[in-house]
Amino acid sequence: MTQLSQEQEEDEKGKDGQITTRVLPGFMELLPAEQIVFDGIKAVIEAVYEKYGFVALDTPVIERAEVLLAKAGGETEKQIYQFTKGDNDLALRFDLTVPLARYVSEHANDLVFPFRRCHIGKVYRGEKPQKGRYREFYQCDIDIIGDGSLSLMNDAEIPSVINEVFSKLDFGPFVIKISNRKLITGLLDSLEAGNQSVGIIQTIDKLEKVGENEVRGLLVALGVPNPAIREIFQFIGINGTPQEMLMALRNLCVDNDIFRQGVSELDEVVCAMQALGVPEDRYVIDLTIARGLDYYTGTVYETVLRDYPGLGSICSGGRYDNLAEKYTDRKLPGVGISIGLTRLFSQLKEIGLIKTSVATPTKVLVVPLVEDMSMPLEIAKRIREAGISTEVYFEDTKMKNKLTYANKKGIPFVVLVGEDEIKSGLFAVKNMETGEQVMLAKEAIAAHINEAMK
RNA sequence: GUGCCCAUAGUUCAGUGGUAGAAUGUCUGUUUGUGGUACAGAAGGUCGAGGGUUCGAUCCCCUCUGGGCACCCCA
Repeated sequence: MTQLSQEQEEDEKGKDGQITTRVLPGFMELLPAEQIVFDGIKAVIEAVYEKYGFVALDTPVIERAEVLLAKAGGETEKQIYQFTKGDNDLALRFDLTVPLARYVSEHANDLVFPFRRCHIGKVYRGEKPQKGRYREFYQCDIDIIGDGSLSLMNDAEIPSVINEVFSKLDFGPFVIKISNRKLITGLLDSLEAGNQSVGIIQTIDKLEKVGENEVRGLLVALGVPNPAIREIFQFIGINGTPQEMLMALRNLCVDNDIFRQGVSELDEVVCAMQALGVPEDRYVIDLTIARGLDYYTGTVYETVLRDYPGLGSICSGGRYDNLAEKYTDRKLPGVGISIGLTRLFSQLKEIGLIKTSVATPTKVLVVPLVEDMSMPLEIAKRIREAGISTEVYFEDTKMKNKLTYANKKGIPFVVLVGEDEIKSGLFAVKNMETGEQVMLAKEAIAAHINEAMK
């Protein structure tokens, strides 16, 4: 796609020779009213992250291609946007975790461990766009990175953060699914199916989507022997409260150290979650979540909205043993999650859970009805000095259009500045919602509006 | 990469082998310093591009382009 042919170039242009203005597929852009809601959600997420002590960092969108490709393979590698500029092989970041690995490796000597940071930023994937899949999208990540080791308590704190984020966002009831990857790894080891574990885990991950029979068939196709399949289904069939499930896992008598370690880790994490006050109806142990990504090694999380299970996981993550093995000899274990904000927003919008109201931060529109702008400007300055977002409608048009402007953008107050007002020193302050209008001296306007907005 | 759908006004969509309509949005008026409601009116389309069949194609056929969806994988 380096050169457009003459024909294609003409196709790109409209009938007036103008360049087509359609946004690229897979890229989301919003109208003002939507953007305000989007930014509000982003702000809630970031505020909760910071409340747990995560510092908000940013890294470049572009990295050296070798950095981003170091860990990638297969699908991931194909989806990385890559390009050259001069002699440099560059790429757009595919997620926020790989740049984190580079960042931590580079600055390891200057960081304080355990290192916790949050990162809300855009990432890029060159794949075919479809429902809920974007080429450019926001991820909202938190990660805690330890130097050499990292307490399991961090694994318990993550669900507490998730709980608080989605409680505050108020998209309805949700449930955090939690498991530990050592369970399935250990089980498969004990069944001597360890060499196929990646395929088996990915298959189990599909359980909810395709159903039990299909999964059984896929496992058979993978060449898993029947007794092993029976054990696997016995394992993932365990259900109940976290306590019941932990009991059942112990009773499974899987003779494998990794498995036993998984059970005790999960136990410890669940206990700590209780101490952190994560409500019992907000989380559940789900042995079928395994997270396809193979770099998770311990605790794993997925979060779903109870009323909209079809959206899939809206927040996923887990524990990984070594973040940056490709970049440093230091062992850096970590735990983290990511919220796919762009997907979440677009899907919530589709099911009508996103309610837009205003299309501007403006609270007051100063409407001059005279030619001399000095009084309108002075009034706007006074209101702004009180910290209230204010604009002045400068265009020479009819009164009706000026009020319509305020109306359409959802500006709640209008101050009319006409000859009568200037003469009397009392200005009409109109509440656009109620239609009420009061006459006030210019010094009193800001205080009145602040009072009315409470 | 594989498969399936779709393409008509700014938007969402009807529709017919004789070159098009609704809703909504936009603008104007009823209302020359008072918006939201109502009523009236206007603007807005080479019916995605190219070719074929036909007296005639927006409609039927082919190709291309663009878009959507599913698989794969993932947020």
